Amino acid sequence: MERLFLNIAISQELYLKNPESSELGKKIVSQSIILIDELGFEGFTFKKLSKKISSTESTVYRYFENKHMLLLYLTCWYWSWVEYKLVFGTHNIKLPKERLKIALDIITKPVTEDNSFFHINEVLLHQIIISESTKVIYTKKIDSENEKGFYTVYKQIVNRLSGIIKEINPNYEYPHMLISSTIDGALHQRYFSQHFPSLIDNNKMKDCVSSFYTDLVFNAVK
Amino acid sequence: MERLFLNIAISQELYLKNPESSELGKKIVSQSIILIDELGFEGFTFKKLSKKISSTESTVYRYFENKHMLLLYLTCWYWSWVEYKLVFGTHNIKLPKERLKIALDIITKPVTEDNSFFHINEVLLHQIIISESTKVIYTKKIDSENEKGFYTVYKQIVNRLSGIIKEINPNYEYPHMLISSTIDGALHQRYFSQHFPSLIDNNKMKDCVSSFYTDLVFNAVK
DNA sequence: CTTTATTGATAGTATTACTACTATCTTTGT
DNA sequence: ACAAAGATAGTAGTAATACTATCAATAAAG
Repeated sequence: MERLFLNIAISQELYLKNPESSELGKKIVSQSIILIDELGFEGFTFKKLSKKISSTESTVYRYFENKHMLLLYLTCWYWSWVEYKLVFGTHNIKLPKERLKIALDIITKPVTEDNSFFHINEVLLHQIIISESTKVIYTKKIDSENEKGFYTVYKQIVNRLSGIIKEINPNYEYPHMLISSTIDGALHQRYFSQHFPSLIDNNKMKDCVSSFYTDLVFNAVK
Repeated sequence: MERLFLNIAISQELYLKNPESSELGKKIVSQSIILIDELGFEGFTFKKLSKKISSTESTVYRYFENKHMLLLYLTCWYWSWVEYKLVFGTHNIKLPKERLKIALDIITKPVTEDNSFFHINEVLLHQIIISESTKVIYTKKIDSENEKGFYTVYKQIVNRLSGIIKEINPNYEYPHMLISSTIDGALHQRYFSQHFPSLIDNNKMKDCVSSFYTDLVFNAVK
């Protein structure tokens, strides 16, 4: 993947001041990923972050309204990045089944390489999406934030993959639910594999999360 | 369902003083369900709860270490209740496919009736499990709490249903993952149906969450 | 009738989340 | 060359949260 092609645009309403616009802003984002991963979202505070980046709390507050908005920013960045990988990866592939397979790999396989685009560690960010991103969705703010379009990219991904499924089998009744439950389920199962190994049907030969969902989706669509 | 048969036992480590042991304790539990549903877990505090039950903060703290433990208590109660419904509902059913269908209905269908066992409103509790229960799992405390056995009932449910799947098809590779992703996915899809309706493939004729997962599971197991 | 358990009232602490104000540095117009 | 305007960073404070501790009042149990 070439840096040239990657242009991740994030809604301006997610931040007070664009963290991409200054070195300090980039540091806020990159170090917050490390710190959230280390402490968990509950233990993470702007005070601790500002200490880590040798700045002050109020400076961080100039970029993000609060830590919830920062996590939402990271989440949106992640899904934009996944959307980019989907567009790039399935481009020019004729057979819809082949395209579906590639797309499923992208959304279910673990992120192991940090391509070091910009300042964001994608491996750690993926870990945060696994462990913390539900906290962004499961809030009383969900409806107003949905109206503001913060979940547009996520929905776009679901619609993109649903489209492939409809190509394969136009009669399948639940394309959207199948995809969204696969995307979220894959993250959830990764968390389970880290903390409830007894609930994972491990097969040493292959990545079980990915092969479970591939099997599941292709069987459902038939 | 008869009250006689229902005996929900909750680990003693979940509370400081058993809320079942006093009227005040029961009030703490029943009113906390109403308040958490109303304010969301983030907005819920012991101060607000104590006001609601005309008591004091310190009294509530005598029953539960903190609000996290209270939510964990409610979660464990819920899964024990589901486990009970599973045992009761699948009892004496010979055909494994039939048993699976019944079990799937229990874990995927909405809870619409409050049977008024005890003091707990099951409809509201189900709503809390949908909207708030991920916050119990996605914590840095997960491993130590898992060691203490707080998730035993949940795992037992997964194992129970995996067992049925193995009866139907002993060669199916992912029984545990199929079940846990169905249980959690059904809750997740219910939340989506409330907040992201565009991602739900609605069919006015039937409950789509339930029929989606029934279709999915039976197709996977074949 | 006294011991014990339970609850209530009050106060206090540390941390968190956030705001208002001040200081400094840079840019720009004349 | 220099003051006004604007952007940015830092200091200090407040209100709420999440607890803890102490002690008095009351009720139940032996």
